[in-house]
Amino acid sequence: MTSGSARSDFVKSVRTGFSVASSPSMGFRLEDGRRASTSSTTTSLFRIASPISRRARFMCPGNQLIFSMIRPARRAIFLLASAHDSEPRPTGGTLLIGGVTMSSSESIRSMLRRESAGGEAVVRGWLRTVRHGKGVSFLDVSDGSCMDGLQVVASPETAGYEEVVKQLSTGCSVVARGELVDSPAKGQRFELKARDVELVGDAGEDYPLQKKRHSFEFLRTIAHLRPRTNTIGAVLRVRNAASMAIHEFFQREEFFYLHTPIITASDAEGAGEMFRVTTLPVGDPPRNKEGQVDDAQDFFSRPAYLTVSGQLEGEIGALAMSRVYTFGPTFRAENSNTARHLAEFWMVEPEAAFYDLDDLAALSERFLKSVFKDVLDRCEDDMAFFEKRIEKQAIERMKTVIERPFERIPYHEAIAILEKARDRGESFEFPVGFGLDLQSEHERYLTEKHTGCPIVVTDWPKDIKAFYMYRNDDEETVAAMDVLVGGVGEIIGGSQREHRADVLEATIRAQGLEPDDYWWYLDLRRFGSVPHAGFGLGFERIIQFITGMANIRDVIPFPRTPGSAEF
RNA sequence: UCCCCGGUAGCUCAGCUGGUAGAGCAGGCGGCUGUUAACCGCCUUGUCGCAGGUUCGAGUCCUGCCCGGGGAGCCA
Repeated sequence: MTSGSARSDFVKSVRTGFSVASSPSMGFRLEDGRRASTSSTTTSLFRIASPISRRARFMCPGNQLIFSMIRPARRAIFLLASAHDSEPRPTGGTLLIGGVTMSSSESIRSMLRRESAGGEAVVRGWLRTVRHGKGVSFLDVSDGSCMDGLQVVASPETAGYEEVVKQLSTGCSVVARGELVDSPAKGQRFELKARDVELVGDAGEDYPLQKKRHSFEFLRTIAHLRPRTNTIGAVLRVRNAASMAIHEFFQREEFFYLHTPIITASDAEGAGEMFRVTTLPVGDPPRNKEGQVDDAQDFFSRPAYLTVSGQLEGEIGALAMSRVYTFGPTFRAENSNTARHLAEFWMVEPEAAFYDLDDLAALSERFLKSVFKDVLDRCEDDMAFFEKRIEKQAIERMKTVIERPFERIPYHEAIAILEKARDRGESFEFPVGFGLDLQSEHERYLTEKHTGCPIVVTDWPKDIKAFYMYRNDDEETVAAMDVLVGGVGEIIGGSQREHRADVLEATIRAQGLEPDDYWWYLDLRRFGSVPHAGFGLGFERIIQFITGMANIRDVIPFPRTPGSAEF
């Protein structure tokens, strides 16, 4: 076993994305005892997919040093270096350790978080802008890992300066190697003093993205390139962070991630128009004696659709696993053309057994606070960008949700508050009264002017809510809740579910639905039924709230809307 | 689906009550510069969304269609 401080320091400096090449062949052993070897004829590259952690170990069979790390449930990840050279040395753009050449694919995010300048760095990415001067060129390179790019400074001493650097333009992909140094100018902490710059992929003068502001409408027409912009890049990083925050929240609360179906045979979910899924020939489908399309010959022997909600299946999960959540794509074939609707979007739907409406309201409060806090913590730069360029209130209104306790108000009280406000002269465009749904203006009045904190409106009139919601004793309301927040209004909708078979069946009939279509849903109420509750939220709506992006098409990488499914 | 608004250079837009097209940016050339949406000078670029119509003449007026945006409904 080789140890020594030089080597330890080296290991510490290895970050996410490092890769290592060995040449010629080397045999080695992984930490778990398996044998592996590099090719004897070609240089082998091993990419490190996560930072070397405390789990990293050294082993030294023969004169080869192996840093290995096993990630749980993933393939082994390892670094090689030979043992006879204790100090990594920079040579011509690569780190050489013994007979092993090493090149970094450290992300810019990671580079900018180094404690101090100095040391080799390799940046791989796409040029945002290029500024040529006499005897010096500045390349703004972005690799998407964070808001900031890395400024690469090239000069006549840089290999490839005349042939490569001078020809670079916005959009080119490059690899630049050199030393990470403190920047003498304002605008960035570090910069890369380039020893050599390599053009990987050229971008012509017709590259659509320019170093100026583009309209979001235009960017939607080039959705294959828009992730390279500041705004969409930040959106995608926030989406990623929010996704992880959601999973982490539910895992912490002991909810199981349940995979509900994308294709459903039930057309009776009642949450909107559905997309038909069929393998029948569109132009000439088989027909029955009556001349109707013969669904019995279709793939599923019956009509099938894309799901509009995982809730009903979520209830199946909750009534076995106690607590589950879904987080997956959802489809609505509504012809709605607004900044808040997509034909394909992602929905989060927790469902919990032995939960009543109070439990659910408390869960939604913990949920929003946790997700927003995580995103604020992990996407500081991105959020600063949104606050500065997109929506001044972006951070502030998230903090309001995080810091203020949610207030619970029954629907009838909310109506009374609104009526009183109206009588005092508050002007509402839409009418207020018991039995009427709350419009966006009403929701915003309650949360912004009345309390200034998030509000959970509970116990809604049964006639404006869905059949599966728990009928309250007053026979007039159901145990439904809407969570309202400043800026956008409703952000979460949920309910305690009707778990009494007779009440549920009566409601299904009363709403003109066919109980046979819900046979398994009703069965759940016949076999070990328990009170349970759940809510749903549109993931993109949450991202809109977080980022302040006005149009939902700009918070999803590939928006699907009526008449639009390019990319 | 309904109601409004829009579609002019690669991008962002201007073009008054009809007289046959302009700016900034991008691109090219030159200059200057440790620059950072760099700057300065010169230069290039258009089936004015598509199809009809009115008119001596249409980017401009009328009709239809297509596309985009905003609002409404529906909802997440």
